[in-house]
Amino acid sequence: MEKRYVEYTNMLKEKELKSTPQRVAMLGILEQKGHADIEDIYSEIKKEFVSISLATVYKNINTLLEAGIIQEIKVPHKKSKFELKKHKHSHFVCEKCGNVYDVEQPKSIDIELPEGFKPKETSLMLSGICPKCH
Amino acid sequence: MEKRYVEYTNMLKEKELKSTPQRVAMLGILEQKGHADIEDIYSEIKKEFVSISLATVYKNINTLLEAGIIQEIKVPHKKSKFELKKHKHSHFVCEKCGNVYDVEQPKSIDIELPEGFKPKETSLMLSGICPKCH
DNA sequence: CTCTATGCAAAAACTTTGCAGGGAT
DNA sequence: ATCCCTGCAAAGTTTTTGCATAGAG
Repeated sequence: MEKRYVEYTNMLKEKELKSTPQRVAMLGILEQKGHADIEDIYSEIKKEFVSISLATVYKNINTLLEAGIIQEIKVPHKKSKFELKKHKHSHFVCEKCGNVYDVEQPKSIDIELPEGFKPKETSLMLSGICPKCH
Repeated sequence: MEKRYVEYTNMLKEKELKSTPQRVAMLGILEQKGHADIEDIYSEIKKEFVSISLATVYKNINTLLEAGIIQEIKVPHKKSKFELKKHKHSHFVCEKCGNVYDVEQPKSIDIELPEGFKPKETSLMLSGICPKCH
């Protein structure tokens, strides 16, 4: 049994979703990898559920997105990645290796918007070189 | 002849790309619309070039991206949009109507990164309600 | 027991590729 | 005249859908 099986089950139940082994495994993979695309998840989960369908992965990703349990990260020039939704944070994507890192939210952003724009969310994507690729 | 025909031709020539009517039209559409996805561009350009191929639109988008003449904007939950590359700016996407607006860059962002991260670019995406949808 | 989720297969949607003819330089 | 670009058709990739069965609550 997954270390965090109960936790994932509760996350799902809170949103009135059924806790299936496939969904729990997907959440486990996302937790462990941090950021993963569809292909990452599919190839990883097949190790445990040999006959899982790619359609199931897609359906569950969409279900989990709608439930707000996970979120999508759109990175320029690459495929979307997904991550567990957790405390608000920003992202740093490495130009060399393509890895995405979570970084702390900025303490403040000094920006002037035209009249009438009411921002609710800000999402900041930094790109550059990560420590490994130095 | 397009108002900015010469300008677009020069932009293309600087990158050693041929200035074709289709490319000029695509740049004109991007300038006029501000932000457009593949489908927007294709349906718009077909008014002028009835027999243009969708493949040509894709090829040119990729060519223009590689040349750095345009850039891609990845918006959560929707298809990628494209825009002419111009002075650095941020984006505001309206949760209601889905429109993307250009807004001024923040004057400053106060953020602390872990040791070893060297950011080169920052891209900020705001989301909320735009003036029209109020 | 009921109703949702899964797996499979097929379809739909999206994007790229190869090639022959046309057009820009 | 050369080489790039276009349009078309086909192939490749990604994502969604429909349906029968399995499994969660």
